[in-house]
Parts: sequence; C-alpha cells; structure tokens
Amino acid sequence: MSLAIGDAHTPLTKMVKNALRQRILNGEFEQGTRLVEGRISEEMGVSRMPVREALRELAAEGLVKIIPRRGATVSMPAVDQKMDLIEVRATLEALNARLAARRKDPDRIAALQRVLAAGEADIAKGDFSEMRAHNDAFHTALGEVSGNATLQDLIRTLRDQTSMLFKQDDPVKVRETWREHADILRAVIAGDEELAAILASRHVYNAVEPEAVTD
Amino acid sequence: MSLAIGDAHTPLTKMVKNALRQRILNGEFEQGTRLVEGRISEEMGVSRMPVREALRELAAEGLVKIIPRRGATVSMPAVDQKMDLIEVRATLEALNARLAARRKDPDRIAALQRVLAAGEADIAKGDFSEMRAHNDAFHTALGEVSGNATLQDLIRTLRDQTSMLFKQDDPVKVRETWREHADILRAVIAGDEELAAILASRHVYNAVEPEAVTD
DNA sequence: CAACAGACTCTGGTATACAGAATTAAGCGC
DNA sequence: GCGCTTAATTCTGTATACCAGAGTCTGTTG
Repeated sequence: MSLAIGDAHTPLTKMVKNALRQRILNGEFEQGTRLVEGRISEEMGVSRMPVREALRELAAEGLVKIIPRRGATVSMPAVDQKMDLIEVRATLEALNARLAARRKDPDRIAALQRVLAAGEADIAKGDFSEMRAHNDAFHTALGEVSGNATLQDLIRTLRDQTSMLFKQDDPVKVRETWREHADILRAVIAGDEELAAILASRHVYNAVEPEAVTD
Repeated sequence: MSLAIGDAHTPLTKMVKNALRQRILNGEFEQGTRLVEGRISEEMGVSRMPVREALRELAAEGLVKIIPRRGATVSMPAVDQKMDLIEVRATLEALNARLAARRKDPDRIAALQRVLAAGEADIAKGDFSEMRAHNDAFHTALGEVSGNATLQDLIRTLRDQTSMLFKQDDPVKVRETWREHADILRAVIAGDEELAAILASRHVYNAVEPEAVTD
C-alpha cells in the first residue's frame, strides 16, 4: 500500500490525522462509528501512538468525540449544535472580512483575486469537480488578507466541523456562492468594513443546506 | 512525589495537563521555556506518554508551541498576536452576551446573579484573593446563559490564552470590572442584545493591561 | 575566531505488556 | 423463550524499553 499514507517525512501523526479527517469528511465513517485505536493502527500499518495522538487532535477539532475509557467515535455535531456552530462561524467570518477590509494588503488581495478568478473560470467551464478546493482556497486567501492567524485557525476548525452542513454540488447554489465571494471581495477592496462583515456573515447562513440543520 | 499529581482516578493525562497549565498561567515557567518530555515525566512520576499527550493538548489550546523534532516550549503569544487574540475574544464575548440576552433563561440568570453578588460581596469586604475565580465563574455562568456550548469552549480557550494580558490585582480595576459585569447582566436581563454585545466587547478591551500588549 | 567533528540530548516512533473498565457472549434458572 | 449473572473478550490508559535520526552543544583545530 504505497499511497496508504505515503511514507514521507512529515510527522506520522499528521498523516494519520489527515487520513482520518479525510475519511470522516467524506462520509466514509458515519456518525457514531467507533474508531478503535488498534484497528486503525493496524490498518494503516503504524503503531498505536500516532493514532492516539491523531484522534486526540481530531477531538480537539470536534470531528471526533473521546469518552474516557471508551474510546473515540465519529461525532458529527448534534442537531442543536449545528446552529450554534454556524452562528459562531458566521460571527468569525464576519470579523475576518472586517479585518480584511481594514488592512486590505494589496499583494494578498491580488492573490485573492486570482483565486476568485480561478473559481469563476471553472464555473464558466461548467467544471464543478474542484469547487470544494476552490472554495477552501478562497476562504483561506481571505483569511490571509485579514492577517489574524488566531482567527484563521479557529475558522478552519469550524469550517471542518460544519462542512457537512453545506451543499457543494448544486450548480445554482455554487454560482450564488461565487457571486457572494465576489461581493465580499469588492467590499474588502473598497475598505467597507461594515459591508464586508455583513456579507461574510450572510454568506455563511446562505450556504447552509436547510435540511442539514433541520433534521 | 505523593502530592506530585495525586493518584486519583481521573485520567493521568488530564492531571498532567492541568498541572502544567496551572504552572504556565502562574508564570512559573516563563515564555520560551523548553518543556522536555522526559524531564517532566520524571518530575511528575509518570511515563512520557501522558506528558506527550498533555503537551499536545496544551498546544491545541495555544499555551504551548510544539515544533516538530524540537519539542514543546511555553508560548506566550507574540506581541502582534496579542491584539489578534483580544480582537477575537472580544468578538466572541460579544456574541455570547448577545445570545444570552436573546435566551435569558431565568434559572441561569439567577445563577449568574448569585455569582455577581458573590464577587461584589468580596470586593465590599476588601477580599481580593478569590477575584480570579469569581471572574472565571462570572464568565462561565454568562456562557451558560447563552447556551452555546461550542462558543463556550472557544471562549474558555481564548481566556486561558489571554489571561496573562489582564491585570487582576489592581483594586480600582477590579471594581471597574465588576461594575461592567453588572452592566452586562442588566442588559442581558433587559433582553437588549445590542447593548449586551457592545458592553461585553468593551469589557474585554477595557480589562486589557495596556503595557501587556505594547511590549 | 570561524568552521567542523564528535558527543550528547531529545523527539518521534516501534514493540510489548498489563491492569482494569466496557462490552459481548454464554449460561442458566425459571 | 426471557431476563439476569457470569465468564470471556476487547479496548483503553499507562508503563518500559529501545532506537534512528534531528538538533544542540562543546571543544578543537587550522
């Protein structure tokens, strides 16, 4: 299994963690599935330790729940927590956009524009395969403009935790999403903090798939 | 070594973590001090593993920085990160207060009022020894009123990371702090979301010790 | 006194073991 | 059959011991 984890030079723990995160976000493990250390370590061909650590870290990110003496399970957020998460995320994305509008570093904004263009180009081409990546890239780039690393970390974590609440495959929605991205970017460039903040906040709420938070 | 950690039944890792957190927040370890796994484990009479895990968790909380292959060091936030942290924290405390004002659960508010009274009583008595605990209690209680668990977690973490930026021992400042607490509570009870949010946000900025973020 | 070799210190991992909590399977009495 | 015990099995939390290789420190030497 060469591509199993890929034996590079990055810490093993990180690789295990990423592999697990991937699998969880892909829905390969359902909500509540037990993640047994021994099983995973064997499956990935590593010892238990890196797995333990990876699980702890994922727990810190909220993708996994660890109950003492009972181990880890996949933890999609409970219904009543979903809105909580979204509320927090929207607030932080708003702060992020506000800060970006305040600093509006030209270089970073240029980079952001390139990301926006890339996303729009794919949409024009009708190629939706990379949308998730483009989307992540946009939000990451926006985070760089704001320049608040703490905030970026938090948002990334929240993004992972909420990613399953958003629909990514509906072309109509995707187009809407990117229109909103463009609006946010415009507000940022204009230095309009208030507008940027409001747009970013709404952007989160708009992208939520209603059924996801209802049932 | 008997009272080193105290061999209870709670996971060892948690105890190690708490002990370390305590020592860091108390300033017993200065910024940049290396936290060598072997040394700590020996000192606390446990094996390296719980120490490793504790360090990772503290790293997730931001109290410690881990550089691959170089280990953990105490990481007070860098100057330019301090304002970042405070900005984020202020934003989240504002959201928290806003949600509290929205829900204003009577029982939780009653509890909050008791905490406020306890703090004020100690101030009246001139007893400042428990102020930090009272302060934590107030913010925790406020978090319960808002009822957003995710938010509470985040705020607690941020509180730990920023705690050293606040002065707790100046009687004048303490009195001010509690006046602000009372104001926030009043806004929450009145259901005035906007006011509660603004007051909570300012409360954070007001409590910052100017020198702490300057140098 | 700068650059380099060597000795030493730690981290990230591996393997193995084991007590005791949880979970599951097996019995057993009714 | 069905519910309750009990025994067997599975896992977690920790501990030991060990190792390769990255980093760090030190002393030397040109």
